[in-house]
Amino acid sequence: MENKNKAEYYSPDDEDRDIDDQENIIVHQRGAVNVMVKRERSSPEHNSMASTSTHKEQDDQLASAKVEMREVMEENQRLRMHLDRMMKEYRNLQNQFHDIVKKETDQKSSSTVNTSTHHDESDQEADQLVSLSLGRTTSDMKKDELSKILKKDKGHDDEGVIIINNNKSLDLGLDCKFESTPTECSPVNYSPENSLDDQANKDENGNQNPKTMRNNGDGDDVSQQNPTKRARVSVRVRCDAPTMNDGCQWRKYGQKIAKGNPCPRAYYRCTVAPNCPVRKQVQRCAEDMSILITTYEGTHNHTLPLSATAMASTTSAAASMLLSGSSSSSDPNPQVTATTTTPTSTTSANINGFNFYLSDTSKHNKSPYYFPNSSISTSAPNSLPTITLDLTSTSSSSSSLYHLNRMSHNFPPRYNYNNNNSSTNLNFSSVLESNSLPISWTNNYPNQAYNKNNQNFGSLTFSSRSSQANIFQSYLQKNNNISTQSSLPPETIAAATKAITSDPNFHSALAAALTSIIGNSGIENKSSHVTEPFPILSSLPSSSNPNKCSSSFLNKQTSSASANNNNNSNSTQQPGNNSMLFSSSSLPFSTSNKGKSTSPSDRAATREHKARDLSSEPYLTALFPPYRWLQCRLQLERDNNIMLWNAVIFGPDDTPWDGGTFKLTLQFSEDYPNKPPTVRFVSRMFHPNIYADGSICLDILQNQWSPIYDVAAILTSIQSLLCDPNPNSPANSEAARMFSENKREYNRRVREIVEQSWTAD
DNA sequence: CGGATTTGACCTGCGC
DNA sequence: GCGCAGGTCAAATCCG
Repeated sequence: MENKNKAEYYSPDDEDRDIDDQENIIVHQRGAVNVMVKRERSSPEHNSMASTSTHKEQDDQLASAKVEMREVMEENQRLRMHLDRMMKEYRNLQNQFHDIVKKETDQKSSSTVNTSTHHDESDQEADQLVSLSLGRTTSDMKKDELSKILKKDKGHDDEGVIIINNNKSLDLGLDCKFESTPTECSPVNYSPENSLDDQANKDENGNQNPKTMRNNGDGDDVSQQNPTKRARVSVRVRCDAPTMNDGCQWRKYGQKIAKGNPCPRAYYRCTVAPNCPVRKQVQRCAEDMSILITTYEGTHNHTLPLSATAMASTTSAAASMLLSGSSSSSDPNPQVTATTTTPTSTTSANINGFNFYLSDTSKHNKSPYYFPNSSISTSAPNSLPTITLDLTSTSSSSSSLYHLNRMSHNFPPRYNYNNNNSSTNLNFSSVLESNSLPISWTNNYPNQAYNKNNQNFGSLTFSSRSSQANIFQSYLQKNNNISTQSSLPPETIAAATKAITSDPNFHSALAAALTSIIGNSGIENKSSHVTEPFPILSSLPSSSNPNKCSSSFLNKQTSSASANNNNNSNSTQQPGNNSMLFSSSSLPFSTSNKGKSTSPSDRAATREHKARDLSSEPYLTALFPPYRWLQCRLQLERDNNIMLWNAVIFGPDDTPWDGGTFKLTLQFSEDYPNKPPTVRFVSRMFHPNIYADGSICLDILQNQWSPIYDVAAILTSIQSLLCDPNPNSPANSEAARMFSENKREYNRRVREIVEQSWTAD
């Protein structure tokens, strides 16, 4: 028998094509649905028996193929409907966003001088976005791109993006005036004007800037950014390596001995994109050679690798904060113009999980010993304003705890256990002294640092795949008082854990969370026992042991006791057939099987997965109560390993967030619990998502399985953006009231939404 | 051999 | 105008 198979692609939209006319293999690819239908070609040479048999088989296969095709088409139809619905939601969002922008613009234009009168409306819209540069951000985009996004219905971007529409401020300390141009508002960002109008190549008199001329008109050069509005972010870390791994690729282009420091200063430029304007300077601290000072300038004009987004977003946010202070005053000296609220001229903000403390360095020559520590400083009268993030932390534990507590204010009170129990107040500085640096930052060879075998949740090692994880790890180390490589004795951690878990509120919260996934029908009843002022409706894997839990406002931590975690896992991307309850193929946007055909048995398995009782699946669901809060802080400890966490992301119900559930799907490998579960962040919202409430654009890790800590870091970032630190704010009070009045109904409704959403996907 | 680094020369801005 | 310091360029060199 001659079997000559060849692949063809069939589109269900191609109505004229008859499946019966297709020869051999028909591969249908539509979204994530891959169907392979094989049909054997009959041969006239065959005898009748064989021919009959073959024909029978062919008929069977044909019938099977038709069934498959019909199912696929139905699924396509569902997907299409889903897409249409999302488009509709997006259009609503877009319209509301435009309304708000227009409203704001009208209001501001009446009271202030519009400095960008030459812009058209879409330009203004673009200008009014302040990005945190998590990946490529809106302000990094050229105007035409942004305009496209604002006007187009489609246009998904795979890059992780967080965009802050600054008209709500979001308690970020970002005080940019709405009428500001990007260079005023976020000067470190790529400025569209510069590339479009070449304005930066000219001085106030319109003369060419010789400096930029020397750069051969490189439109993206950092020197083209408005010099009066540029800013630098300096990061101080303890690091033995020549440079810290921040996730980006750099090329050294110079080295100098700077005055006052015997250590040479190295100059690097970003090489991720040819014209990226971002530079950094690396120099050891003269006073303490173990401290590495890295100063960043400019904003990437390209998409960033995930591993670089954390640092980029942090530095960009810090710079934005710094410059927003500058923009709020005519005084060019940021030391003076930084918004100060205390007699000591120190102010703070929470950006990307870090607290920035802006000190008037005219009064405080040395950075205050805060954690994370930052200060605005200028080394020369006319030099660029620089905000310093001091991650070396020489602080005393008391001051650290002070700021730890301050940071905790951004989280729901019930998770602020560090405030409530002194036994959790471990020696802060000792941890930081020895482990102040994320592991990969000390790696001389970032490209070699990535080792999947090291991606062990609960183990000590973070790969350099994500410096977001690194930063988060650092964040954890410094705020949760437990280092991933901590020298803390296990008994100390155990004591802290015990103290935490002895909190009855935590038990209630955890019970509710566990019930939501373990108990098939008990969610309403048990979650109603939650005594906290805010609801929590998260799901945790059933293997969790509620009697051995720890909790904090941090969703992940590791301990030295977990050092014996296995390191032989092959990949966090590989599903474990036995314990994985939702395969990646069960979701419509699967990437793992992209471009491949799946067997009928796979498809059957997929359908089976979809048909399962959702209440028993270990997916994490981010639920949206009708107010803007984000809670994602539970973690479980088992066998000395911190293993699991859950997350809740909140959004207002009365906005286009309505029904917008985030789903975080846990994927367990066979090596679980030794191997970390991976998480897929499934969002029903697609880029661009600019919400009418002016908060966030989110498309993170879409369709990707990710190590759990990546998502955790992102959630932390989101949380830092969304949380209203004031629990007494009207919105939160109202939400608390609603929840307390009818928890059961509330939970039932949210659960309904989630399951509907899941089914729809 | 190609890319990254080194390093001396050069440019620019600023204060005197 | 000169000197200084910061920053950049680009040829030479290194290295995998």
